[in-house]
Amino acid sequence: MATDKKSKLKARLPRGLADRGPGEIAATQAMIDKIRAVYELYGFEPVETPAIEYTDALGKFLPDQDRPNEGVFSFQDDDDQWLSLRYDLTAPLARHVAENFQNIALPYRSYRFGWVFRNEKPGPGRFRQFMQFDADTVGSGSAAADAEICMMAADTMEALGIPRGSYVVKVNNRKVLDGVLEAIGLGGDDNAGRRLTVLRAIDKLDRLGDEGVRLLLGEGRKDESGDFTKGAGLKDEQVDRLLTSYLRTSFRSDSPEARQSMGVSGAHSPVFNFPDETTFPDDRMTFGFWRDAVKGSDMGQLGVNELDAIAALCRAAGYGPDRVFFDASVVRGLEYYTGPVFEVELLLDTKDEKGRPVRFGSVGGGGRYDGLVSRFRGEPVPATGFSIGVSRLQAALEHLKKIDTAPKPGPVVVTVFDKTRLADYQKMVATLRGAGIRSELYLGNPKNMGNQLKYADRRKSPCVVIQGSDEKDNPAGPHVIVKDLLLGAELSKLDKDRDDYLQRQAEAQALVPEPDLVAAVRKVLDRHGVRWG
RNA sequence: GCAGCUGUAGCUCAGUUGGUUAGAGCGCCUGACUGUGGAUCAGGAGGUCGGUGGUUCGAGUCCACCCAGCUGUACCA
Repeated sequence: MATDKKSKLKARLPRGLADRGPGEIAATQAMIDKIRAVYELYGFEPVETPAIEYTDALGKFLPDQDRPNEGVFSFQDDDDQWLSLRYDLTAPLARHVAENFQNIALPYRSYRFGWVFRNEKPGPGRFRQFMQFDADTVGSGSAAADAEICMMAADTMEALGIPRGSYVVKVNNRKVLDGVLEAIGLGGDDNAGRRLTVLRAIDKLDRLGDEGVRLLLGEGRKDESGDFTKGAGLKDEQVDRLLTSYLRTSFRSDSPEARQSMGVSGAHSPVFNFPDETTFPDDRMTFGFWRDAVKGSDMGQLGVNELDAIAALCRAAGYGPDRVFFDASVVRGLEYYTGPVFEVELLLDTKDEKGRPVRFGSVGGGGRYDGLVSRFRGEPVPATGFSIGVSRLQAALEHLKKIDTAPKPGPVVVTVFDKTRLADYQKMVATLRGAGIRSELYLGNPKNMGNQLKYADRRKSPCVVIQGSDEKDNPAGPHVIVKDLLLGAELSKLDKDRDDYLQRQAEAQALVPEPDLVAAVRKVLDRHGVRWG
């Protein structure tokens, strides 16, 4: 091993990956518990699959020669078969269901959480390893399955402490989008590429606004760095139809300028919602617009009918448009969704340290994927599901200070006053642990008391135990000092000179007979309400 | 991938039109107050100025290329 300075190894974390400390781990655990409780309530049961699958089971990417790790992390087994780290939890579930089809009672409701991996550029709240919490209903094509997913998503957000109105579950239907494109003359195989471009442009509505989308649908758009993105090249008339007859129904959490650009005040518009309004669009009105927009496309009509059914079920169950909102601009992944698609967005305004607005994007999404299990079975197996991006949501909640990541109190530290009496101190630790009190023996160099207290302080220990010869040889029998570090910190704040300071420190500690050790420590813990869990 | 910006001590940053031995704050380590966190005081360690080449008598500073990071954008199951 190289030990000279020149050749020492640089400790570094690959980008897009993160180490996590006790605060974050605890916060994640708390979120998982809350999400799980909601999913269980809806009748879902857990099932877990491994982080590695055969690459072909994951869906599209078969690694090609030049870029075997584009998007997914892939590698070859010793028999040359390609394996990949999973990039979501849905495809592995489809594999699991297909492989165990005989033993699973359909419709099958299941949930799971775990790390997934994507080999792409990281950003704020965006990692190359992140956690998803996923729920799926396999084997039901009913709109009720989709409606339940939407309602469950809403319930989950509220269980996580996000108040109603600060999130929205946005719903659209891939069939409607296809129908709209067909209606403006973009049907047929020869328009497939252009349809993709258009859908991608629509997906950016909430980020770029009407004008940005208009440019992307037409000639193209230049971003702030001067980079140019080629547009879909639609005719003005087609762009107008898309924007005014269809996209105007989309959810708007953006600026007043957006209202003006639409030529609508929005004050009590049936198809608009703005943050300062309490009125929401009427579903019949929205779907009326959409039926118009898909005129001539059977697929489109079918799509609107499906959404209508979902709406009816949600509204009947008391979930209004403030929770489940039908939004023309939701697109989601282009690969495998076949019908309704869902997306959960946080509506809270957030600013970074420099006061610039921060956009976390969607914190969850999903949809109907009727083709995913069928790939393995050759028979139709409808399925619908939803994933929460736990890592991104946690990043957002931390940023919003909705999650407490403050470190928990550390253990009680039993200090080593006399090196030759380690066994005695270890016994005190055992006694405390026997009483269920989190505690440890000081394991560093016990050359002086100052270092040990400094250590305990940094550990956020509520108190330390000290026993020197004065205490041990007390005429009334062996005693110990239990020193309250939290109280000591309080008392010493205002003092300046050392004698005064030491005087104050003495007030924060109690001399008690050794048999009363546990009781004295408990007293300190109770004083500060310390509970480690 | 494309574009813009940024790389100086563990961290946050200074560093003047290119000019001796590259600085500050915080942090860290040692010591004093001799059985107690903080404060104070006295010392100390720590940098091939992201890398490589070039221009120059002379480069942290100018040029080229490379690498890394940030931001935007593209892609995103």
